Amino acid sequence: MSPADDYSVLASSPAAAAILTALVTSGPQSRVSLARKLGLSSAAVTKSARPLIDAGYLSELDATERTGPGAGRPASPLTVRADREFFLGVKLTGDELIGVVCDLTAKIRAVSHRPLRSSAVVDVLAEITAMTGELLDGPGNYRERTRRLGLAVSGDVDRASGLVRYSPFLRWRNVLLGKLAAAATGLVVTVENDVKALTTAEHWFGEGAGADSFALVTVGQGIGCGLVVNGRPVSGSHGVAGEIGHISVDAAGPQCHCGSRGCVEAIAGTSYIVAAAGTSTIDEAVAQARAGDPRVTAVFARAGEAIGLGIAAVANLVGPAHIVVSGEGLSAYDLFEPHIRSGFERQAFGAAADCPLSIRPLPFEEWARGAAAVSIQSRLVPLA
Amino acid sequence: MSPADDYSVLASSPAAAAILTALVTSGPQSRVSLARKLGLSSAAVTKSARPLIDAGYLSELDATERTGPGAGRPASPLTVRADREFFLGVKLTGDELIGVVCDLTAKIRAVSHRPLRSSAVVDVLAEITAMTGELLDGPGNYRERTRRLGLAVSGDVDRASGLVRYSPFLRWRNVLLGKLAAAATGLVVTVENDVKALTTAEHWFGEGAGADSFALVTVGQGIGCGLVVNGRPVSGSHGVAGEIGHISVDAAGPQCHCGSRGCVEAIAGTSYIVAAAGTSTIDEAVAQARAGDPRVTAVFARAGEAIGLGIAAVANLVGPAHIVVSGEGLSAYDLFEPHIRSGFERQAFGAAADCPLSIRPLPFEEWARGAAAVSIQSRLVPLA
DNA sequence: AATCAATACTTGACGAAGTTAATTAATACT
DNA sequence: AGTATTAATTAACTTCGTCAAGTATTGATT
Repeated sequence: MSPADDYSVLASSPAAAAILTALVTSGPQSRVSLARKLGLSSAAVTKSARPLIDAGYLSELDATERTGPGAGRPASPLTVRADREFFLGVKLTGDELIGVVCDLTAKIRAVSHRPLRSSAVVDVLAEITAMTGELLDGPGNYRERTRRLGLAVSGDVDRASGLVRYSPFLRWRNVLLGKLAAAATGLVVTVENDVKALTTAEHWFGEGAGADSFALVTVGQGIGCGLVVNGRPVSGSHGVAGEIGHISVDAAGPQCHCGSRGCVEAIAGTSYIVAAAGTSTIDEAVAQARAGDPRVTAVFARAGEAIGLGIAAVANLVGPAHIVVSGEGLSAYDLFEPHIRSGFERQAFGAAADCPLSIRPLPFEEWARGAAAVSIQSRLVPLA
Repeated sequence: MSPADDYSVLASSPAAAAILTALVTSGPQSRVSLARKLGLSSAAVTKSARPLIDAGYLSELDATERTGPGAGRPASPLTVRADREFFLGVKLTGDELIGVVCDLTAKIRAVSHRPLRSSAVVDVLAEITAMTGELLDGPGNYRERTRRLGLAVSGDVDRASGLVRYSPFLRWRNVLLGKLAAAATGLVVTVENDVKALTTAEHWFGEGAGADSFALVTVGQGIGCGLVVNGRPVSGSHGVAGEIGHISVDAAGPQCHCGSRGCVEAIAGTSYIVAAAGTSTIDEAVAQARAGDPRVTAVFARAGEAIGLGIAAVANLVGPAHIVVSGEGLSAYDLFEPHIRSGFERQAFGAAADCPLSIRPLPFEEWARGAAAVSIQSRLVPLA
């Protein structure tokens, strides 16, 4: 049976999608444990899993490790055949495309970078098309098992319609990127905000896997935050959510471009750090701080503290099960980390301080992987 | 058919519960509009509604107003028979019980107050039992149509088990209030944190009705916040959520009892206001401010600003569709209101400033109504 | 070795809860 | 009166699950 023949098995039943999702996010498991986790009977799992096995999405693992107390038939856990289907993910920045091929478990199989000379829509589309062609027809023979492409763009994006309402770095307004890219590449395209995409990736495949609630904080030019609450991403009724950068933490703090003062972003955003350090680039500021310049070190310390206070606000308000901090700004990880923790620990209220905080710089390809993760998700959960 | 005979009709199908819930929260509607709203076929609505009509929970309204563009059969909207079933709600404070009888639409039908001389568990249970007896057997003949009681308690409460883990004002620890009250009154009892209960009431029956996300901020001794995101209440993975009172808004602000400084609560909590005003009670501080004392007026202004900044943090992070501000502290409504708004408007980022903000003191009985609302909810949505 | 208990999985009959399509009902417009 | 239009109902069917019974594979006990 050719891979393309039974593309619809996943939608064949709600349970099928739920089973595949659980296996993708929580790893190999027996049918019985899936049944418990999903609130189904084991009979339902057996029935729904069969077409997935037939279609090559699942396979049975050898029952190597015993599960129960000793006796009983050993389980033969189901596992996802990661290479059954591949997904493309592309992150668009103002001057570069980063593209990846991921398998069903969001593992990166191939990477590609490509400079953007122009941010005109037609030029970007041409580069996207060239990049997808290069990735799909390069080594690995991905094309025949790849039907979907995820695009991650910073700014105001409507995932449902694939519309980029506004993207400052690309200087785009109201670009129907989803339809355009679908027409250009022949793939099923999902478009998502980059921070949300990264949040999805971490929530499904990273440290937040399986958690009911989760927060991802990105540090860079801006300070952003993706939120998952009650297992679902938070979008904000008026289109605004996760604006941790514009929480005020210091009434006497510096003026922020948003008009207020003391915002986290006005203390810890890259350009504000550069201004406070009195250097011309962030790399210079980092170098001076690493060289031990106490004035510049203090700038990073204050920035880290402010981020920590912002994170504490998230923890106090929504109480996520896990928080991950990352972003290109975290290349200066060592300068930030202790101060982020101290700010967080000081301000986190009661049990909110128990929330595990992972602070780590994610490689740049992770953003593209986030785009692929959204694409995988759209495949497994057609709605939502 | 006696009311007690078909208590199970609501659980007869998921659709039945959904229909009743939609009618309770969104008012009378035709079957067709219910079908659209719930994502069902109109046939399903017809089928599921019939047992509800037979059992007296629903009735058809006369088709007075035309719905469509002109032609077509007029709709006969379904409506809830509010007096089909009644619910008790009791709010427990350190020194008083406030009890109400509500109908299915959470309208208050009867009210009762009762001082608490002792906060010993047995004494409180005795007072609850006496109060429910008084309300049910008083005028209105509520007893035969009432089976449920909601209790609202401040502090750490586990709704599922009816356990009060810790309640500072009552000085309780690990009291199985749900089971005890059920045994004492013979009613089905739900126990919920008071802020969450009030949030539920506003989300289902108040200004947040039908909204996908919603926030309620309470101002008083503490500053609390109940959150609803994606249609579901936020509880916090580590048991902490909505702690708006411990967001830091002023790095140089006063010391808070939580150990940090500049928390909203350390600026706007009742006892901190009293301390800053240099009076011995909050009423005295209010009186001095109303008399025009500029120093005390400034204390209230600063408090209002701090609350506004905290609310802006909520709006920036989760983007609720609507925010309601209330609480016993708002008896000094006039002193707070403009400053809450100015703080909010200054700090709300972009479209977050569009979030409608209702600032109004809710009467004390609303807290008890919140408890009743939780009880109604538990009747309509057996799970969750 | 034979049996038993425990656990995992499979199978088929059944039932709950929805769907679609056709029908009936009630109105406005011509 | 006739027709278009919308609302509600009905009946046949589909889907997706459960349940109960049976099979499979192991460790422990006789």
